[in-house]
Amino acid sequence: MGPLPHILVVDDHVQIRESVTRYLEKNGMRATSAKDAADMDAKLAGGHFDLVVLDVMMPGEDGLSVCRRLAAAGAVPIIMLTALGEDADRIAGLELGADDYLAKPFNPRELLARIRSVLRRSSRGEPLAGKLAGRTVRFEHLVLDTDRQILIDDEQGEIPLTDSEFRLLVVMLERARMVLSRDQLLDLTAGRTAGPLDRTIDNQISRLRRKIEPDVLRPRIIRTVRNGGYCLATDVEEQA
Amino acid sequence: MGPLPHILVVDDHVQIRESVTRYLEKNGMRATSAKDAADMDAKLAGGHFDLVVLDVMMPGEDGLSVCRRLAAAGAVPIIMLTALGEDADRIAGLELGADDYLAKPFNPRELLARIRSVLRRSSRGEPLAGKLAGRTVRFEHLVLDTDRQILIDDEQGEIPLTDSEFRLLVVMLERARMVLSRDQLLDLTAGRTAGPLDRTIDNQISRLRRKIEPDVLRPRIIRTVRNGGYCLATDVEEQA
DNA sequence: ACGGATTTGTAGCGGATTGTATCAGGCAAT
DNA sequence: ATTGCCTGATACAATCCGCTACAAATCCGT
Repeated sequence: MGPLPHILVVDDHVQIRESVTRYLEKNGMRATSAKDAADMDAKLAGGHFDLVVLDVMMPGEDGLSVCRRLAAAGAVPIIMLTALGEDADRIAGLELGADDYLAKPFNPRELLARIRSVLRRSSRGEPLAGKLAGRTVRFEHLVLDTDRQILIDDEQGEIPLTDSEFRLLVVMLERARMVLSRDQLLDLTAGRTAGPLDRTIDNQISRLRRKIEPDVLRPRIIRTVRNGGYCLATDVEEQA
Repeated sequence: MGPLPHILVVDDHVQIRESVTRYLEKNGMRATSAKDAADMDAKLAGGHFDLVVLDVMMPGEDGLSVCRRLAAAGAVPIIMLTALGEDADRIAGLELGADDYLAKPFNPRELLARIRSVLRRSSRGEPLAGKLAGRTVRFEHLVLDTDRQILIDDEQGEIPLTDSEFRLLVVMLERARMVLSRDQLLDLTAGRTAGPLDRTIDNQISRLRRKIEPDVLRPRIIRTVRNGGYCLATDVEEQA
């Protein structure tokens, strides 16, 4: 987990903000607070956060609306704070993409446990995710230079990658040996959802293979999983 | 998206098991139930599951203990069902590695929402060849390269495997000397349940045998167990 | 802003794979 | 021996995927 996880607490009550941030900081986390949606946006824009704790009841933009926005962007996990017993809110929140909720008034220790639980989930799901930025990795006979967005072949020289080829390759390298559906790949590379006749990913895989597979007719780096998607079947190691 | 997500519901009450499984199935999931910890272990061993819904209060092995075991293995996400208001249980469950909990009595719609939420986080793809991912194993006169999805015959050269042949072989190698029913094999390879006239597995076994049996008329690697299924009857050892 | 070049998405053909139907052979029980 | 079921094998149809070709979109320098 590198440095301390950074939590953003969004609530309009000063008391709650302060007590929560203090409690989190006492328990090995970094905490920042925001008093409303606008404040939250400013803080999010200005730094990296691992999780947002979001109050449903807020003046200005509603918590559910904020939740929908954040979940759509998909960049950060969310825990919602709801009024006690408001089933409707809770279900709505989860369906909108919140990762968890907690009823107010809540036990701080339980909030901590839930934060840890969500963090554990999201880091488990993405083993190397995002960490490829600025690094150089080697796999098979190739070295990927993420800064220059090119591949370096041991034998031949540099192989330039187009934008989408690069994104696709990075996404797969970060999830080596995982089977990724076309939907997931399209979501991760382009941020959109696939229509029923969408062959976009097939096409990009085909183009990428031409550049990285020694024998395109029998691909072994990017393997096709029928009815499943694609899988990068090789080890990926860091390069000095 | 591959096949439907498969949920295992563990609870000692018949009513709850049945109503929950029925509700999940009506909402686009596959559900199986187990009545206690031992039953659960059997089901887990015999098929593939994407998530376990686990009651805390159970006769026999306690839910928290089961939760610790499963979380340590780390193979499958867990949602715990706790008695209402039992803060201690909830916190303990989360700290033991559960991915979420729900207080009983619960709203089925909320359970569904939580299941979807957990799956969204954790189902970011599964390893292709299970525990064999990236390994190379030897059995009889053959070596299986799981990365390249090919067999290497000591005498002849490489034997390419189709996707389903490969999945079937991997599943059987991982469970060498165990008798596997057609249902289990279909579940483990394709993630679906067999209809009454389903001869899919027979067919695939037949195809696989043609590629691996020295004498197809007298198969000795994959043995047929009449009224039982099939069994890979040979030792499997790791290859450098 | 314009025009050309590169990149990216869409459509469609053809090969490969896989599930279903069907028939034939074999084992077991009567 | 006969009957009934279970399994092996073949044939075929449906589906999936790779590839090419083309159209739309984007980029970039002037």
